[in-house]
Amino acid sequence: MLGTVQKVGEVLELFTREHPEWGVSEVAKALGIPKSSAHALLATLVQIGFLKRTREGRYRLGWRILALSQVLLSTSSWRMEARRAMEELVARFGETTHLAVLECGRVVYVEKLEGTRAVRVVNTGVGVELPAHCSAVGKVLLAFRPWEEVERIMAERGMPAFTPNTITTLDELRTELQAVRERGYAYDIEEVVPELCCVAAPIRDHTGEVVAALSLSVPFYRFQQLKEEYRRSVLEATRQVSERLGYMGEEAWTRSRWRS
Amino acid sequence: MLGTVQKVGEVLELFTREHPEWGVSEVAKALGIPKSSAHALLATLVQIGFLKRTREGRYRLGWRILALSQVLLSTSSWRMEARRAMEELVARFGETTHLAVLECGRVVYVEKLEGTRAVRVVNTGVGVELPAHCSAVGKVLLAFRPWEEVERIMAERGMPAFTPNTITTLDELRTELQAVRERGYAYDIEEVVPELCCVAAPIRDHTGEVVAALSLSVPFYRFQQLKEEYRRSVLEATRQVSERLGYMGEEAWTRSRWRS
DNA sequence: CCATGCGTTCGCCTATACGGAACAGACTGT
DNA sequence: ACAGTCTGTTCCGTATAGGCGAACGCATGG
Repeated sequence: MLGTVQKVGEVLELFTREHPEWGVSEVAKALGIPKSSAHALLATLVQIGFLKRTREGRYRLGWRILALSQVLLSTSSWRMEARRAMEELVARFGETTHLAVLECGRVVYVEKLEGTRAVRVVNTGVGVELPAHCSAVGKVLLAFRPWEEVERIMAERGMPAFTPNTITTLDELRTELQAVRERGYAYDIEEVVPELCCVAAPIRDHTGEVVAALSLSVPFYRFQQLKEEYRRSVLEATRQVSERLGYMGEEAWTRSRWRS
Repeated sequence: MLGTVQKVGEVLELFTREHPEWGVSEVAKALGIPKSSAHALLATLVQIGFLKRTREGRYRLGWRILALSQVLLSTSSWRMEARRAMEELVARFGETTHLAVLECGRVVYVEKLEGTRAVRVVNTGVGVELPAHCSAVGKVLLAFRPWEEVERIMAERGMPAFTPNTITTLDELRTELQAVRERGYAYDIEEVVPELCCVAAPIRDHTGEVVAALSLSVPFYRFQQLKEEYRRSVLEATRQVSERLGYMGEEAWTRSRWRS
């Protein structure tokens, strides 16, 4: 709708971990707009605190972003509920757990609890974005979205292969998501990072909508032995959290759907 | 400059911990703009992932914010350096330490390390915004800014009293900041929260500019005994971090300034 | 059953942001 | 020392994009 605001989104999209600092000309080239337009845009973003000018006249993300993210994290009801279940999982297995959401085609970790074992998964943190087509949480979140949306997201973000196990075609993805939807959980067996496996299951709110996915991340060699137990525990945890959020359970939910 | 982008800043400012959810009409009233304009603005912000629509048609902050904050946190060089010094402080005293910056008149925690003692300061987290005119970090950060900027910030944000000790007038603040600038550190003796004291000192980068403030937060009853030692340790820590960032030290810096 | 609130849509009109060109300063390699 | 080429910044006319008010559909509730 509002073109100028969309530009804001595009500009901020440029600032990544790999390229955290940009100049006016660079931004202008990247977005295909005149330097003067880019200049006005960046200057205004500095004014509202989203960007910060370095002394050399270049631009970085501003700390205002942090303040906003704090408001976000402290006002999400289901995040607190999920945290309790995650603590129990960590206490039981000593493995790292994650909570993730899907928004605007991005899968983002919104909570993490690191495991307690000497060898554990540590490559992640709150706010980290990860691929939707191969991570366990990503597949869970996609599975409960309309297929057209999934197609659109894949068209936008692509399906890069990270390991030989990564799904890279839409056909494979469709059958995988179908399976995830029926089973109610998803695996990631070395599809994103070698030696790393995950199980994930959906968390639903009182309306039955999938609002987040909870996962357990385990090194490959340990995952093999206890795969079934990990799966059961994650499913149990997500069932508990969903119930606390007012979800009535699969049967009750489908029943009430029939009635309406 | 760009009016539309400024509106974005104003809108996002509305979403606070106390009032995290807004409707179109509410936003329109709060900003003094027509409903239709507010609608267009909110709809676009949803599109770029900064806001999220609830099922009831209201609006909340979107998870895109989190992804951006992650980029921000993982690309700040001096934050890593400061963290090491903070770890040493925690190891020594077992008290909570904070790292804060000033941007757009806001003081925001960008790093926190919780203490290890049974009774410790825990009321805070990364991204939390706090008052500039009474917190120790706030006073340090203000002290090294031009007085006109300080006046502007106070006019914008006000000087509310949180305890009987809070500074509430510009005159008091000016003399306090003058003292902080000369001493090179600031105290907060129950000025923000009763029973809570802090010492803070500035971190400078290679150009001599104050980029952040580091503080130690201690319960009042313990602070009394070791006040001097806390102060010395914080000053030592910030001196180390500043040096690692290429700061030449007060004397060298003023000397090089004379030459130019 | 009307009154009042909500979020949303439509289209006119003008304010506004776009974009080309020109400017000032910092490097760089002759 | 000096042209050449990068920066970031300023200016200003024009056309387009966004602000605005009115009308819409839908709840809710007295």
